[in-house]
Amino acid sequence: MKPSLPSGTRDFSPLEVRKRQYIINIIRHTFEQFGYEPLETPAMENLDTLMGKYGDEGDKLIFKILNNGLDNPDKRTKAVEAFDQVLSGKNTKGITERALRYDLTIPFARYVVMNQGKLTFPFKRYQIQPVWRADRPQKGRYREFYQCDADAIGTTSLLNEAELVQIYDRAYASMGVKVRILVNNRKILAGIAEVCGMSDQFTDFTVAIDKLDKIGLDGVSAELTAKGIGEAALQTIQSFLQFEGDNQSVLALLNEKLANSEIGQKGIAEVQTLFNYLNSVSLNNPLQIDITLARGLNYYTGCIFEVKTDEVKIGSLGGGGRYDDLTGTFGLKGLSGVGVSFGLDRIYDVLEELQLFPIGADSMVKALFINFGGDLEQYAFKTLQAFRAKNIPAEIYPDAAKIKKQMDYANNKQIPFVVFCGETEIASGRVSVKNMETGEQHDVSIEEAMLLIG
RNA sequence: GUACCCAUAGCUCAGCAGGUUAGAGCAUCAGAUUGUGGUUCUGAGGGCCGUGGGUUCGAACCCCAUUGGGUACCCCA
Repeated sequence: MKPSLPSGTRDFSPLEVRKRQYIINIIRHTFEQFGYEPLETPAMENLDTLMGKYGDEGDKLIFKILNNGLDNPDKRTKAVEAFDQVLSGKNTKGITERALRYDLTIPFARYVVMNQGKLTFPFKRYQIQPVWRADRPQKGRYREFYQCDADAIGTTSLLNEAELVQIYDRAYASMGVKVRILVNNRKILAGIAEVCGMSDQFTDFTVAIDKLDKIGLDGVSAELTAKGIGEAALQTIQSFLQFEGDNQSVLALLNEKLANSEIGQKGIAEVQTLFNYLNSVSLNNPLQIDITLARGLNYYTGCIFEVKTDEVKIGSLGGGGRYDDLTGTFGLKGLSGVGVSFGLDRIYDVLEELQLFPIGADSMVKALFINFGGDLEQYAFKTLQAFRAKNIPAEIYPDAAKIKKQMDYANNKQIPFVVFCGETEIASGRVSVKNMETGEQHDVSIEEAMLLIG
């Protein structure tokens, strides 16, 4: 059979894995610097845990796992009934009761509720694991991809928001990517919707204005009109969308226009507090208020974030925000959380395009011991142990193949040194070390060889 | 869920308006070089041209279906 991969999934070559680990290490390190602790949850969850948490669209994109034992003759009637239900669009435990993790936030909420007695709040965790979505794959979109999330739960303090902004700032600075960190607040959006008389269609409203940079002012206006917005309200929104100015003047404008919106005022105050906290720290990247920023997930209730770069044409490199009642659906009310996510795959693409990876195709292995077979093989194998004892990564070619083939192997793996232990070397108790880049070869003692290579 | 594009060697592709044994580069293997690589040269292996049907004297090429891949929209990271 011809081997193939399910669409939307990828293999990662040794070089790709090393590059991905480079990114992950920076993100992990940054999270840990701010007191976030690692958490891992299973690849699969009970379907109940996930359904209904991501909206109707999201539910459709959850990968469901078929139950085992459906072919059991005793359960045939039940299975057929259940399948009929599935065909009419209903999920039923008779066919599937487990699903692949769709994101890391809901499993995190589930974990918090299950372990509430053991956890110390505020609980700050980070999680770097793959998630799966039954989406149509396309550029920059996969069916299996990694999320790198950090969330703090059980604290309403805006200090968390401030630190999460710092986390973004430091992580991207460490990678050498210039970004803009965009901030908005769902309460401000609610306030705008309120003064425009669109509170009842809040979701439509946010979805439309979120597309500003994609479809332009006319496109947004058309979409809002289609949703039944009034002429006066449309003009109000347009005046917001067209406004340009620094953060403080945006806040001033909002303050004025949303003077009569209680919720809008709350949102403005939150953003103002966030900025006040960040006044005392220096950021590498600009933090900008963007009132068109809406974020798709409807569970956000406070500040929301998005990270963008202007250096590469690509979607957002991360996002996040505050959700007041994430654990409520699992029966634990009143826990507020806030978190951010890094888009590993897109970051990879950006670093690749900007050539910002400090690691190349060079091997981890420093030396290849040529295998001459027989007793000579034994001697090379023994000598090799001394290198590893000194923490010098080295390997011996496992077969007594032609020298050319062994050298080719070293070249292909970009191993910088080749060590010869042949008759003459054994006799003198020394080895020959060849630098594969310059071609120079030296007859040295084993100690000298290790100094040279390590 | 909707729309469009693509499918030929392990990989990237070529294949003139349907016409004899379907080609190239890279990769692989062997030799020039029996303990010294990256360059070069020579040679070899490798394809029912995604699958099934149709049109035709004749199909990699045209038509239909099917499967797989890609891209855009919806949505999203």
